[in-house]
Amino acid sequence: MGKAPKTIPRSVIRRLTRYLTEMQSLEAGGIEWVSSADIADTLGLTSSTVRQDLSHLDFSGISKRGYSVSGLAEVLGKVLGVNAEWRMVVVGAGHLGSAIAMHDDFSRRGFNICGIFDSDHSKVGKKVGHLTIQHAREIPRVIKRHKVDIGIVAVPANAAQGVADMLIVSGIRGILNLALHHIIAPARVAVVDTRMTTSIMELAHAIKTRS
Amino acid sequence: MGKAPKTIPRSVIRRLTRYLTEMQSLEAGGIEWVSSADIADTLGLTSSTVRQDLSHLDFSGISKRGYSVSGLAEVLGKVLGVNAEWRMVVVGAGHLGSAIAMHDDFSRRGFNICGIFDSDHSKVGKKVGHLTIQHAREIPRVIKRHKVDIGIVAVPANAAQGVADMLIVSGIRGILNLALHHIIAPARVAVVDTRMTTSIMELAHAIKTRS
DNA sequence: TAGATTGTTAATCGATTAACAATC
DNA sequence: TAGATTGTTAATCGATTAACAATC
Repeated sequence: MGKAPKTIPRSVIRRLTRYLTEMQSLEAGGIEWVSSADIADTLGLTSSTVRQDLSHLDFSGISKRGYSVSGLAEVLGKVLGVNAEWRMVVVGAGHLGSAIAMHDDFSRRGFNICGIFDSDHSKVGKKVGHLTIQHAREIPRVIKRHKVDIGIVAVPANAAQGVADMLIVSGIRGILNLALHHIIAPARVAVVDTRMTTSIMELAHAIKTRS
Repeated sequence: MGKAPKTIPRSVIRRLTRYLTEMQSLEAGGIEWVSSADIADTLGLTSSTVRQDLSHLDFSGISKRGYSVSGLAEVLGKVLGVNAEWRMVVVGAGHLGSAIAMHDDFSRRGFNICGIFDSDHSKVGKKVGHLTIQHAREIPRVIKRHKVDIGIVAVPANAAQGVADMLIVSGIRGILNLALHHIIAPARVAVVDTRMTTSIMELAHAIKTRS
């Protein structure tokens, strides 16, 4: 029957992604069992947090042995949706956008990039890995045609919302926002931000405070 | 005299970085005053959160007018340490590391990249922008000589801790970790993580759950 | 068996939101 | 002045940690 599929808090989901990559690396190393204390140590958490987090899953550990690495990897993959294949496009073919399009960490995990766009005509037609840069006006056509799930926004701050709107009207389901600007989207579209520039500022503050 | 310099929670610091970039963009647009409600709307927060956050600063708004954009920008910059000049190096000259080294968002804000390293001999000597890729074994020398503050780790997961250790023994003060692996560092070294791959997984989950 | 480790409940801690008097 | 907006206190909400009985 399985456990009631209650919604899992976002704070927990974020750690689940880390548990998954950890399980995959343990699996590659031939480790079969892992305890909550092991996971906590490697990831800088407490064992209590780990057990609390894993209790959201329809999966049980075994007293005295811990959790099956492969079992946990599978359940985590299923919950996170990482077992599926996802289609993504990158908008913005600058340094960062191009690097992402070539980043093989993604495709290796089922996140396939099937298009890269820029509004700069001089870039259109150039190659980024095996992809050809297309003009931003092609976004709606490509998204609909290839049923693209995720759009990665890697454009200057002032262009971010415009690009997002284009993605949204074309039927995108999720946006990874790398731009230095908040994106407003309807509830049916998921948005996740990652900004290196704000992280660097956070780091600057931490350093300043520490010494 | 100013307000007692109590330590500001990390959750607040993270939003302060966003307020700062917002202030800079308003300033560029010639806007002089902004209310907590304005800020909240643009950034997807509540005005209550914004006021609560700003109350940590030694800076006051004015009833009926709001906050001075330039005043707030200055105070935020000072608190975050963004008014200073910072020296950074990038470790890992793959697609991502190279893109970061060329990313002008950083240098424009006083975060100056003064070196890029790789352990692959075939990459050493090649140019990335105006920088020349150096061998990873040069890290300690460069960090000490140029008093580098921040190291950006953009290497494969299994190399991350090794690179971090090198940075740490060389006297680095902060690490931005882009690798898919937790970094363990002594308390005097600040570590901030940003991982696109885990963000993408979080997004996959959000999409799956939403529909 | 004895002891290690889970799963879960309860306690603590921290962060966000609501509310409103003060004030410009 | 009247009304908009701050600054702050108190209430709520959520996340983390502690503790321990259950169990393999």
